[in-house]
Amino acid sequence: MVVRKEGACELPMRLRGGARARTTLSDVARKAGVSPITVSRALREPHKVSDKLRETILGVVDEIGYVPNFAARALASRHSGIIAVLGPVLGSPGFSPVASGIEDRFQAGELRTQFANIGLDASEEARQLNLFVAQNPAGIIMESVAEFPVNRPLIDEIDCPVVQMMDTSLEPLDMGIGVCHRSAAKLAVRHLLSKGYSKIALLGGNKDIRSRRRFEGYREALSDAGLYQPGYVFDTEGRNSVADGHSLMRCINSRYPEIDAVFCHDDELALGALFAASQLGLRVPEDLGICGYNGLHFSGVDDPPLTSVSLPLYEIGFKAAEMLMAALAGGERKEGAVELEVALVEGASTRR
Amino acid sequence: MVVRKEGACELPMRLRGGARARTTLSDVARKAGVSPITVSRALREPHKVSDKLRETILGVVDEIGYVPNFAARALASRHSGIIAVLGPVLGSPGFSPVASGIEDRFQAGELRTQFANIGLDASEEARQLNLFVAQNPAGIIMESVAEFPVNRPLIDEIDCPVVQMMDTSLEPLDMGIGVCHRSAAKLAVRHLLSKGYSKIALLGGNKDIRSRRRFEGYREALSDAGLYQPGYVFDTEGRNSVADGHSLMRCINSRYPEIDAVFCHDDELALGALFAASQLGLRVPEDLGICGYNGLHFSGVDDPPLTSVSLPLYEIGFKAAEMLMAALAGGERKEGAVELEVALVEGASTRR
DNA sequence: GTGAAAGCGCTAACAT
DNA sequence: ATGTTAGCGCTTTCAC
Repeated sequence: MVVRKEGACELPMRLRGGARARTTLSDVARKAGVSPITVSRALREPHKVSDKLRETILGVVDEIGYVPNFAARALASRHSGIIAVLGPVLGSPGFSPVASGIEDRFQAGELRTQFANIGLDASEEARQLNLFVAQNPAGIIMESVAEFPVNRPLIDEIDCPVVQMMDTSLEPLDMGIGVCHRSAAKLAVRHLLSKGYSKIALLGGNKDIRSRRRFEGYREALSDAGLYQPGYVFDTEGRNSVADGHSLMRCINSRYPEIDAVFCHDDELALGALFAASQLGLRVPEDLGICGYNGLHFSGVDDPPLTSVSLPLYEIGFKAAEMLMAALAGGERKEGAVELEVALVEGASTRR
Repeated sequence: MVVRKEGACELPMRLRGGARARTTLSDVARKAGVSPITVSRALREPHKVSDKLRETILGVVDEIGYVPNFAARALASRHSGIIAVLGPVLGSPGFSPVASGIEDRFQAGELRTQFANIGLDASEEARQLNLFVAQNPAGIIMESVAEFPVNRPLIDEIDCPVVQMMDTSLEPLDMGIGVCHRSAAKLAVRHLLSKGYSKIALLGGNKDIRSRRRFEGYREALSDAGLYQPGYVFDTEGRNSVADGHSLMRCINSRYPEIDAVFCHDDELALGALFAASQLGLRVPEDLGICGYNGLHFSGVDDPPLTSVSLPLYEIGFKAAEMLMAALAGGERKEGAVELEVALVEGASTRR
């Protein structure tokens, strides 16, 4: 694995030569009349320094505005103090609560989180993993996009704790947390069936493991009812935005006007489908039932309010961070993946 | 400025002690039969190494999977190779094209970009600036939230190039690029006036400099026409989402039913207003004209398609990165800020 | 509880 | 074009 890229430009001139000298640990030490290592301890392990000395030292730190050099710290300690968070679509509304959960747990600690987008591409996942691992992260939290075989050797070699936020059908390599997307999808489809819908389409991608599991749940629930129709499965190419749901819904309506319900891979798609239905003159929920996924709230923009499968997204992030902290603290690790509950939240978009 | 926080937990046990040894530059050097510095050069300044040697070295690098240790590199070179990008709302749709522009320009270079959210808060801006500066970034690109006086002393002390993406009414501290939000807003309001709308509301925040400039443009254009009404200015508290636009529009309609047009601080707000109008039975553009800001595309979700002030967002990001590269290369710096053009793109939401 | 010595992996500056 | 030397700022290890 090489980091260098073909055609990479070299560092510009101005970067050569050092920057202005900054205040260092030694500056603080000199001013406080102690040795550098004591200052280092006062900052990182305050209880190992006497109260009096600590007070003096922190006073000097404030006074001269000392800020530690992370590069030096990382080099000396052999870990960067960074928790790498790798996810397929970091900016998406569905990931946002997960990120909040992670950040909230690490709040005020010495660990910094760094997020990286891997898209829906196992090779990008491998590239990013390599990059991070080379920097000795303190830990890794990742939302796997692929079944593991692809990057398994890579992950096996990592010597920091790894938490995978995942579908619980898979065995985590180190630690895992997630939900069972298959049964979550079944929940949704059975809800639609119970409301009397019978021609139920699936809207969404099939590029990552979670989508495929949802598809399986969808297919099983419909097959059980003798209603599965392969032609009713529609993949989006894009990022599952509102616009994607909108255009896909219009296309579905023109090709398969008999479809009476859609189960969407996420809430944004569902919202787009809702708007399209409104433009097409379809009444929701009478003519068309719509069920989303994730359990996001659109506070009134969705009219009628959307039914959705609510996922504990914040909790997944928070607990992932917690598991990582526990592993770092040397606690026992749970075997297998932690499975969290999902719930169907019925809005008016399927209430008939 | 202290990085330490009250109550910050100490590093967990498992982090103490080194990680497993990795392959280093010296490993490559030994195997290739050259000195470490030659390997270093082969990777960073390939033209300074003979073709033959370079080939051998890169072969070994590939073979043993060497990846540079960024911490060591940063410590030795006194710069982290990181371009810090600070923005108020990094995840927002409006910032997304800016980020793409920045990343596209740095593509395949040795510089890595690191994004940080500063919210709409000058003190958070200061905190993040301090953190980054302490790590010797190669350069900084920031979208200033405040007028500069607050953080001016801080920025003046920075010894790497700084590009501000900004409102061009301000003088950049180092380099600047942006648009004139005041005249952009005037453009929008005059367009609405030209279409015969006369009771024109403003929807959006007033928490950052760009919003305030837009307000000024709005006020000037309406004052010129003798139509300015302070009561028609509505601030959002939140993050200017579709939902905010939606609820604000409903509130406006109930309190000021006479309002016949809205100019929104961004396109998402405008989209929300459009949905609300539809729910309220207001015809767009006949009963209500709607003009957005930024020039994003909703590909059919907005029906009728929204009129918007189109900003060269991608170009701002790309050129900001370019200016930074030029400065790093030691080129001349332009005086003052680079001003880019904006354009009013007329959709059907004001076409009457 | 505090300190001295050594070195993390790399690059700048100066040879050759 | 390649090598030698020194040191970036901090933390680990071991001593006291």
